[in-house]
Amino acid sequence: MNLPASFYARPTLEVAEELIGKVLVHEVRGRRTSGIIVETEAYIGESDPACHAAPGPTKRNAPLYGPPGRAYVYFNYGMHYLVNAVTEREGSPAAVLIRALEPLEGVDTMFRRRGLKTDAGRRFSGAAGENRRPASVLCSGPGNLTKAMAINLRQNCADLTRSQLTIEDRGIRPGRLTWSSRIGIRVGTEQEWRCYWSGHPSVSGRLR
DNA sequence: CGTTCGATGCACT
DNA sequence: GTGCATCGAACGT
Repeated sequence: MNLPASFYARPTLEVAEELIGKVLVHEVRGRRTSGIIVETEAYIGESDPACHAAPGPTKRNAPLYGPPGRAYVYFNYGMHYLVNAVTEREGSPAAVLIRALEPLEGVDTMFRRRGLKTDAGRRFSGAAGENRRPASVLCSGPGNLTKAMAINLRQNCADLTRSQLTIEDRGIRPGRLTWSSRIGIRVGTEQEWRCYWSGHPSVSGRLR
């Protein structure tokens, strides 16, 4: 069942923690892909220098100032889309970046969209250059998961409680959680606002 | 193992 | 013109 808007209308760190174990679902042309959220990051307010709201309201960051429970999608580094869930309340710009998923449904579709070959049920053993990967890393990293799930600017501002892009509670109980500093930013690194499922193979980066 | 660096487009100053 | 909430190949050790 879909998470209600009230789930998102809370302090962002709470939402970042409780999104671990929930399921991100995207349905496009009747094709469904989904994955268990295993890694998130919180971006909180204009006083957070790493948050896109730091410069104040702009055309790009407008969704952050809108109601909670919507998607904030943006294009980064000329080639990646990143997806967030807007939190808190209208006029209070904050969001949770979804950084990694454990693939659940539509794994074949994810392989195709990533341009990778399936490992045919085997463990990762492909030679370099063969583009073989284990399914567990299909959605490791914020740019990888949007590519695997075909999330782009058309999903910006989508209502996560009732649209093609939703987050569901399927009663999955995550393992131990760890907080660390956020990845890939140059300012605001002192805050430990990255939350991940410890030891999960789909978590991005080196430290799992 | 580790680190560096190029690809690539757009919002913002 | 500058700088990204990235990724992965190509190096160095």
